[in-house]
Amino acid sequence: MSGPRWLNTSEMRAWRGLMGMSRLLFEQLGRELGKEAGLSMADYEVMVQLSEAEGRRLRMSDLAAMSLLSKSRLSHQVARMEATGWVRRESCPSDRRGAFAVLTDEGFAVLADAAPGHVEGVRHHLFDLLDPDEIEQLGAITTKLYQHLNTVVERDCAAPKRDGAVSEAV
Amino acid sequence: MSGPRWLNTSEMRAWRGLMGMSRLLFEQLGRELGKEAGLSMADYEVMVQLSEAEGRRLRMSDLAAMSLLSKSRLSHQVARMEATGWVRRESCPSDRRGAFAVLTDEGFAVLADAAPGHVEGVRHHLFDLLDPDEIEQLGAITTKLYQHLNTVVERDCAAPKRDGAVSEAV
DNA sequence: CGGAAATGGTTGAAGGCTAAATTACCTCGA
DNA sequence: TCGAGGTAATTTAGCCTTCAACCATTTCCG
Repeated sequence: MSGPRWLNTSEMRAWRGLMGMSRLLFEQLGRELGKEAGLSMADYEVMVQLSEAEGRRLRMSDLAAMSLLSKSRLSHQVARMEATGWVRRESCPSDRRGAFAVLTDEGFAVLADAAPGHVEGVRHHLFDLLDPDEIEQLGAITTKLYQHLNTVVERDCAAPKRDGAVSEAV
Repeated sequence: MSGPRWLNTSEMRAWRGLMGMSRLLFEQLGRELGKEAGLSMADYEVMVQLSEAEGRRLRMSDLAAMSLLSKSRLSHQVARMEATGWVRRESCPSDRRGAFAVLTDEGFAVLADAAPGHVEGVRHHLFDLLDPDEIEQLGAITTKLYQHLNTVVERDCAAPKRDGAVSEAV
């Protein structure tokens, strides 16, 4: 039994930095978005995905995957957004289990209004502080890690099912 | 009025990468911690801070600052941990408003049990995928951003008070 | 065909998080 | 010494998230 391989100084700096930085960054951006446009990061993310999609509509599953939300969470999220009028549900003709989430004109307008300020925030708290090299490095590192994690999460959350029932034994 | 400065390709890659990566990373580590040791990332973080402190105890405010939790959230958090027996509260003799959170022996044992697996997870999902240069870069970038954000958050959350009442006008 | 299993999506309950209000105490200055 | 204002921490209420159970439909396959 070899003891656990603890983090060295360089690793510890990266770990603490990453943890603190991402926590504060997303909290801060969320706060600003809430104050300036009255929406949450989840609202924003969902609307962005819809706005970029063909016909401003996506199947719930696809939208969930793109926004990195669980199906359940997306369902609640869309329910709230439907209540405020930013999104509408439509049933899918080809698969009667399915549902589309559609961005309404009102939703699009809200997004268009919020976007410039949000991008400014991202610049102000992130890119304005980094030089082009650092942005490249950050992109390379995070993309690589992201891809790895995607496969891990898929494996981990598909066997024990992210939602849905568990099939007992073989 | 110049239009908003949208993100260029490099920036967009870094932004999407950072967002996706950090979401998945912390979710995954949290899931593993929950499965393997029965505790949340917040539990873990709080216990680490306490375990490293003089006498395994910290004032609630200091603990909140170190763990990047709001006072309110920490109060709830510690209440739960007290109920499970991992932490105990002690009142502060020198300032009777104050309270210490103290890591119990049981809490320390739970942490000691959880730590090796958690560190393995951090290695497996993060450092094993990066070479030393990249770890250096990540550390440099995140530390710089973290420091900036700390000042921003302090400013933003101290004027409109993170808790407490607002003093009207001058 | 017909039934088992898988898929798409929703629901409800339980618990966590946030913001605002509250309690209790300390500090400073007139 | 008194009171105004600040600080430490908790509490309450409302919203959000998660987990597990559920319904409806489709697909797979003997």
